[in-house]
Amino acid sequence: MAQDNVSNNTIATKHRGRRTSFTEDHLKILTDTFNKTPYIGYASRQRLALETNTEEFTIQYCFQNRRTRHGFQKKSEPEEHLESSQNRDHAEEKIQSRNDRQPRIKYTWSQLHTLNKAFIGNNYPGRDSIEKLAKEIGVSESRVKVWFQNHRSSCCIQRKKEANEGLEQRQNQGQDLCDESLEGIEST
DNA sequence: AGACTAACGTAATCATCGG
DNA sequence: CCGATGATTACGTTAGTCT
Repeated sequence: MAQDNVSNNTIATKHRGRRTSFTEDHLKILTDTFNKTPYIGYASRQRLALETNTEEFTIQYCFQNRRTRHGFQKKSEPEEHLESSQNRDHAEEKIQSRNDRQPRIKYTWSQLHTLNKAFIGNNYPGRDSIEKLAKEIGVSESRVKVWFQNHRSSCCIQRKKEANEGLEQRQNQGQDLCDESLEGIEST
């Protein structure tokens, strides 16, 4: 479902670059850490990235995928149905990891200007573009990825909002204008 | 207090790599 | 070729900052 838009929209995903292949030692470090704490904060991600000679975002993918594949916190299952003692521990870890978030960036006007310009050109930048942008504005690639994620999302919400407002206006104005106003909604 | 938005969560899926 | 799993997405939530 989520992928419908994506496949229509982008070629960027066709160029995912090389996938990381962890050595046995690194895999052991990751597995041990995951078994102890499936939810880790920013500091731990950075430390693990250093230890395994990868990027902080790679560690994030690794833990995200493991949580999903180990059946952590399935939406369909209420928490009390999971193994209780383990689950309580993970809840604490989750809170702990939340308290250890990456510090929030305050983008400058010129950084935002650069990001917006790039976004207008391409909503789904590939690796090279992300790398270039990150260098240009002086933040990490993962922050650029997150900015694009959030920006796509907020643009989508904005469009829906505008479409709804247009609909309300039309309803207020009466039914006769039906055909013309439809075009207006689609162009915004 | 509420709006805005960076950071982060899950679930679904794509794509690459090794057997 | 196929299974395992790293990488990416949409969408929802949490929390910091500003007005």
